[in-house]
Formats: sequence, C-alpha cells, structure tokens
Amino acid sequence: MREPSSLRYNASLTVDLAILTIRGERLNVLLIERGKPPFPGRLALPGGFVLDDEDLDRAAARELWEETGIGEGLHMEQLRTYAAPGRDPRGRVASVAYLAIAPDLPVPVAGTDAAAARWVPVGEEGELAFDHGDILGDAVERARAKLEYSPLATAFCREPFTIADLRSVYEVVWGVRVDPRNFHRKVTGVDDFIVATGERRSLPTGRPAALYRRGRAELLYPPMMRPGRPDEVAS
Amino acid sequence: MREPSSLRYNASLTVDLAILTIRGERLNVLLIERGKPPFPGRLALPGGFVLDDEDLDRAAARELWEETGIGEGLHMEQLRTYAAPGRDPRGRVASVAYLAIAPDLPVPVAGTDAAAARWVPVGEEGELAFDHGDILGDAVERARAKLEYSPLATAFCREPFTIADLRSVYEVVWGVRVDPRNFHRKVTGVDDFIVATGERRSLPTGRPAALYRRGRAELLYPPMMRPGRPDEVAS
DNA sequence: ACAAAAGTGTTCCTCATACACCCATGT
DNA sequence: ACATGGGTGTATGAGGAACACTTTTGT
Repeated sequence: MREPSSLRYNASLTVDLAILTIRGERLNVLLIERGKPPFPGRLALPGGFVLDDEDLDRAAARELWEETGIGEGLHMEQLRTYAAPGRDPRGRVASVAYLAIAPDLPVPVAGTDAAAARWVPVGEEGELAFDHGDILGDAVERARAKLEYSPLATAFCREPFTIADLRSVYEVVWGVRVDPRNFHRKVTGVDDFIVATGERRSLPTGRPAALYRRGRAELLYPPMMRPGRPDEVAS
Repeated sequence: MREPSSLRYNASLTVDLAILTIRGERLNVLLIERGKPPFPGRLALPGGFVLDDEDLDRAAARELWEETGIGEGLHMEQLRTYAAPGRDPRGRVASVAYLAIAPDLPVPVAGTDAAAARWVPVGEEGELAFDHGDILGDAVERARAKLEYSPLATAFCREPFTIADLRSVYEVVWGVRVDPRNFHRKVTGVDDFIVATGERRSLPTGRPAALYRRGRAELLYPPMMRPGRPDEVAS
C-alpha cells in the first residue's frame, strides 16, 4: 500500500516568504494585505503557487521578484514545510516556507502585484492569515540562530559596510547590547568573514570607520556567541 | 496573478524517511528495495503519500510504523522538502523528508509492507532511487550537526545507557576518537543532558559503569564540540 | 580643545585538551 | 595479583568578557 498505481495529485504546492530586514533599529518583515478570502483584510506573508516547471528555490525567487522587485544578491534559504490539513480552508495546501534576508530597502518597492505590501516591525504584526504567524516565528528563530555560526548577518548590510553596521545587526536581531571593542576584534579575527575594502566612511562625528565587504566564509569559526544562554540554563 | 480563482491540486505530497541507527560501530540507514517502476530494483528511502486528513508529522510516524513496526519514543524531525520538477518521472512529487533516529533494533522488523527493508551502512548504499542520495546526505549532515548542540545522541541509545555507550555514538557519527575522561566530565557537567538511574552495568571486565537516562535538556550548554573544525578553516 | 566614534592592550576567567593517576570489578 | 574499563585531578592554552586607554576625525 505504498503507492497508488497511478500518480494522483493530492495537494496544492506553494511557497511563502518570510523576508526580513532591519529598518530603524527594528527587525521588520514584509507583509501583504489580503484582498480575497480566505482571511480577507488580514496580513499575510507573500507567496504563491509553484509553477509546473519550477523548482522550489526558483519559485521562491520569482515570488520575491514579483512582490518586492528585488532580483539578485539576496540571501534565501528553505525554512520548512507547513501542510496541516486545516491550514487553508480551500483544501490541502503544502506551503514550503523560505527565509529571505534583505538589506534596508529604500521603500517596499511597489511591484506589479504588491501594491499592498509593506514592512512591519516583528512583534507588531498582529494575527496573520493562515499559520503565517508560526512561519514567521520559525523564520525569526532561524535567523537568530544562524547569526551565531554563519555569515548571515552580512546579508542585512548593504555593501560596503562598517563593523558598527554589522554589530548593529547582531544587536537588533538578538535584542542585546554587544561590546563594540570585543566585537571588532572578534569579527576581524574570523577568517574570511569580512574583507576590508581599504576605503573609509566618515560620520558626522568621530573617527572614520574602515569599510568591508562579505568574505567567502560560509561557516564562522569560532562562532559569534549570543549572550545570556548560560543564565537561561541555570535558572 | 498570485492565485487562481479556484484551488487546483498541482502536486503529489509525500513523506520520505531517513531512519538512522548504529549497528556494529557503523552508522546505518533503513532502505527498501523498490519493486515497481520508477527505479525498479533500486534502493530507496521508505516513504509514501500523505493522507488527506493527516499532517506531515503524523504521516511520517505512520510510515515509520508501517516500514519498521516501531511505534513511539523515537526522535523524528522534519528535514526539508525536495520538489525538483524532474525528480519523479510520473509528475510533480513534493517529498517532505524526515530524519528519524532509532536505537539499535534487534533486526529490521518485517512489517506488513517492509519485506524488502534492510539496514545499510551509510556510504555503502550505492546509487539510490530518485534524489534519495541527496536526502540521505542532508540527513547525515543534520544528524552530525545536531549532536553538537542538542541531546540527539541519546536517541541512538536504548535506555538505560552508559556514558561509554553515548560516547560511542559521537565517535561513530562523527568518525573521530573522543577522549573518554574528558567526555565523561563534559557530559555529566551539562545540566539535564543525562540523569543517573543509580544502577550500574557490569561488563565482562572492568569497573561497572553507572547507568543513565535522557534528561530534560533540549539544548546543550556548553555544546559538545566536534574536533577538527579549526584545521578545516585554517587549511 | 573637546566630543564622539574607531580601534588596541591587558586582565581575568571559563572551558577544551591532554594526560597522570586512582577505583572497582572479573578472572 | 592483574587486566580492563570507569572515573577524578591537574596543568596548559585558547578564547570570551570586561574595561582602561589610544587614535582619528568634525566642530
């Protein structure tokens, strides 16, 4: 009883995107306001159906383009799949969720489709359509975890960036303060995490900061460490 | 153009299981030999279609039961979803892959379905059907990574177990030697990773070892550390 | 000169590693 | 007694946390 003799389609395959960025010292997510049922008027993650000749990564990239106008050079990874029987009242919908990380964008680009798309600070999104609240929660948790051992933080920064820019990413996403001095030493000590351009950027005040680009490292060793974990365990 | 006005099914939703265990100092995976096309005669991961009223976790648990006769108490987690257009010649099949970890089982239980199921050492499985080779590779990589920061290793052990049993899991899955003395101290130092039963187990020779059960910890702090990583980076 | 941000040096402490050594059992 | 595996103590070194201090700019 493993398979029916002929292949019957029993689900609708979709991708949904949790697109995160940092705006004004807050982690933000791109949401659209739904027009039609189900959940009319509710906010939802952008997404849509996978086309017949597309693989999942390509479908996610296409949706990203349609919703935001962003094309290339964006971190994107599959998160997990949500397919509880009742999650869409219209029938069985399997949603493959993607996590995308964008640098601060000028404004939610009004794509062909995305008139109603807007950035919303994480935590102020209210009740989302479908199970998109769960998806968003998992996406944020994944992003927080991956800052530790991967160069994901650089995906939030427009190049070139300063070490202070990068530090701000950690502070905003983790919601903690990070010592600038130790952070500087740490981040410059990890091989190929960031590479200096040789240029400098001057702010209204203070010593100009060296500018960097993303390095080739895909795994940070030693990892950046999220403070507070020992206390959580101890308590 | 986000949605068709009515919901049309465009894919077949399945689950595939990478069930790992340790047999004879080797990491093994449960594979079945396919009878019918596509890929007749090839080895494949066990799996099957998700039923209309099932969520994914439940479908995976049901397949596990049908293939191995194992019911409860097994670690199981969603890995990721594979849905490349050509992966099944019969049409669009979205396979949600699961990673399952089992203690050494007496023998591949001949379930109602699984006459052809057998344990195969990882690395000796040859060319698998569909893209199951990729799935298995991702599953092994996930297992290796999760040993570091989660109590996953205990899922390979039948309770109660000794610290040497647990150490053997790390040695086999990582393919490295671990110092028994330091491992002992480390593992007993992590809060709620393992809890002593008070009993002891005598081997044919040597001092009897204390017996333990899984603790309540879901995250190890500090993490167990996989040796060799600094060298990989440095080289 | 001063404020402010960038970046360096130093101290202390935790923890990983290596390994000498002791403990408890079966033969 | 001795072989064998279980378990403890201790020295060394790498790296994280805290923070004093120096550098480089704009005003």
